[in-house]
Amino acid sequence: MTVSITDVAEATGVSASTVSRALRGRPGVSEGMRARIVAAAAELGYTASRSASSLASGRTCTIGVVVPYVGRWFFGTVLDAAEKVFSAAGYDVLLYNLGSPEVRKRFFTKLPIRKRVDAVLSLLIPDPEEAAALRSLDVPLATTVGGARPGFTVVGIDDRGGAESAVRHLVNLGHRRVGMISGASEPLHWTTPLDRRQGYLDVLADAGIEPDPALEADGGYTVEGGERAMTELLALRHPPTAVFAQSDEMAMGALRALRRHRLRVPEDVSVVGFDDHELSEVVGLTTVAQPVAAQGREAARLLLARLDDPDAGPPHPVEMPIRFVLRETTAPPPSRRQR
Amino acid sequence: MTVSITDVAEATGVSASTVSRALRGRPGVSEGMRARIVAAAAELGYTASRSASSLASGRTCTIGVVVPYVGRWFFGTVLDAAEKVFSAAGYDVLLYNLGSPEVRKRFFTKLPIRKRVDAVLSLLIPDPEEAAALRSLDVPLATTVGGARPGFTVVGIDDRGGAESAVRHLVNLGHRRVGMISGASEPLHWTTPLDRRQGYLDVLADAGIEPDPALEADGGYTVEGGERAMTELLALRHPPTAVFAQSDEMAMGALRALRRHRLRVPEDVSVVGFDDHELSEVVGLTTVAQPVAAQGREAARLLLARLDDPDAGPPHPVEMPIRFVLRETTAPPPSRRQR
DNA sequence: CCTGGTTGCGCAAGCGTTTGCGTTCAGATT
DNA sequence: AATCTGAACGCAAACGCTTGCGCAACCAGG
Repeated sequence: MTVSITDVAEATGVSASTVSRALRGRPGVSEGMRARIVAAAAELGYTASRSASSLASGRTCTIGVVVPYVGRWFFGTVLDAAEKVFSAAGYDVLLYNLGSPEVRKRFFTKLPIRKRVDAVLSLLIPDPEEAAALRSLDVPLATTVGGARPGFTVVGIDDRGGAESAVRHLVNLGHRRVGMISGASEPLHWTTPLDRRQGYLDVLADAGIEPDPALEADGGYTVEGGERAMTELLALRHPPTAVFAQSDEMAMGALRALRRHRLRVPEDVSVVGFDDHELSEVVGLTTVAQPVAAQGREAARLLLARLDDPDAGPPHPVEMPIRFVLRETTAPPPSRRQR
Repeated sequence: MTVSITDVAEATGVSASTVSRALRGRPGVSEGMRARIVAAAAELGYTASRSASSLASGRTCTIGVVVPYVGRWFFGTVLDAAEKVFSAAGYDVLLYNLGSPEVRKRFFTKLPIRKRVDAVLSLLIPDPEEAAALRSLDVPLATTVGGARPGFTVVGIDDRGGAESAVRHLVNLGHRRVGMISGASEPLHWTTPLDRRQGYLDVLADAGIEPDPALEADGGYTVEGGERAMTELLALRHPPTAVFAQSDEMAMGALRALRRHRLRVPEDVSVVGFDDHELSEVVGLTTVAQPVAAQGREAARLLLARLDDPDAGPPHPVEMPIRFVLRETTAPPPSRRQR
């Protein structure tokens, strides 16, 4: 059937132990013998069975990555970058796509990942209970988004500062009524929307602008949600002259709503997003860029480092740089232009 | 340490065999005993070791998915949909991201996937050699893109027909000089660009328009590539009045180039894409929609079906429906409007 | 009461590696 | 020449589960 380690052992005239040691570069094998074994293995097309080897060694050479939604640009990009680091280091990636609440719940209660991985990279923020479940796996953990969790290596960005620079830009242009399209706020453990909102409020306070709750609309981090939220804002008696969308996807939805309402951007309304989605440049969206792929790479690297040195605890949170990107969806408010 | 099958066996006062049978719903266990075992397992938080069970049984309960680039919308979406089907059926997904040629080559020569998966879903088109490597794994295979391959379950779309409807739309509007931004053509085994090109040529021939090779530019399936390609086309003595981009990403790049050149869409130049990217609606791109997630789901389902019934060979290629989507980037050519 | 067929469960032999320990043997040390 | 020392390799015991087979105990039919 398939070729096993004893086949190559017989082909070389040595024991299976020696083959194992030779192929994995362990000491205790002479160079000559190692070469012969490697050659024989290649000739026979031998690949060690991962099941057997991980059963015997206790290591799985596999890393679990759990994500809320692979199809979304942000997660796809992080996953892409992280996978490259993992596979380059000889690890396989086991993907868990936890879109719906039911799937997510089932995952954390049944923990099918148990005994299957050497480490876990979570692209979703586990709530305290879920975090405890993951910790019970007793493997290094990391996450690239949102709040810190005990036991987790976390790499992220300064969400608050990013939001501040976005909103400050609008305020500096002269806008006084600046709306916000926020991300879903229900999962309380997910701090990104909160941090970005805080940045928004900070700048308003700083500029002496009274925050108006009516100017905040929820866009749920989707294009459609952003469109709905913008539509809500436009229906106000005093609609905003500028909006800060907490994600580029929502900003694009907002642009769409504005076009539908025959409003020009940025002449009538300014829009600024957050993330620097790959297509933001295409639509000329002013935004706050965060290094998405780099975060995935970094998180993966830190996880691998902890795997190499098991004594090392989770390092301090790593903060990646962000950058305000001025494009074409922001301008002074209409009132200011008329003067 | 971690709880093993013998622990729950002892806790229940039965043998490990019975525990195994009970937990996996196999016959030979009384209902009462099964209930007790299930309860004990839950209490102890027992999860069977996948390594051990797959070593013993030969089944891995894992499906390998190989993709060229997770971050790209199309693949991310297909992967997302497929993963949901697999995990619902109790399979784990092992992800292989084969972006660069080196990684890809290493993957197919070393085949780290060997002995690790029960089936493979390939979102990239393997060349004949790679296909042979995959077949040597001796597991069911499927692919969602491009040409048929012996041994593969394939689900796809009518690329040629889709391209025809896109180009026909342009011709019907009165365009005579219609350019094409094509996908990378180097990998010859990747038939999508060829098929879409053929559709383009078909319609031109049908309309009695002499195809002009200068009107074809390569955009490599990326936004930047599309922008470059459009720029090339605009540099021609007689630039096209309309372009058919073989993907929405490239179409968006084209839109960007046109904006840079201060050309209006669709007044000066019409653009039509292919795929119906999630953001195409946002930019109002006229395109040909294909059911991306549905293709992933369908391929996953067919693969699972073959897993249940190993005798069944690969089914006939499945063709999913496509749909022309008229939006706002197409209009009659300028010359025609002036009259 | 004896047979023949079920049903429910335990035994033990794998599945293909890894790895601690033991053995052999060549060369260096007294 | 006797002893010591590594280096190179083999032995065999895990690792935790699956599964064919065997063996009681039970039930129904003759």
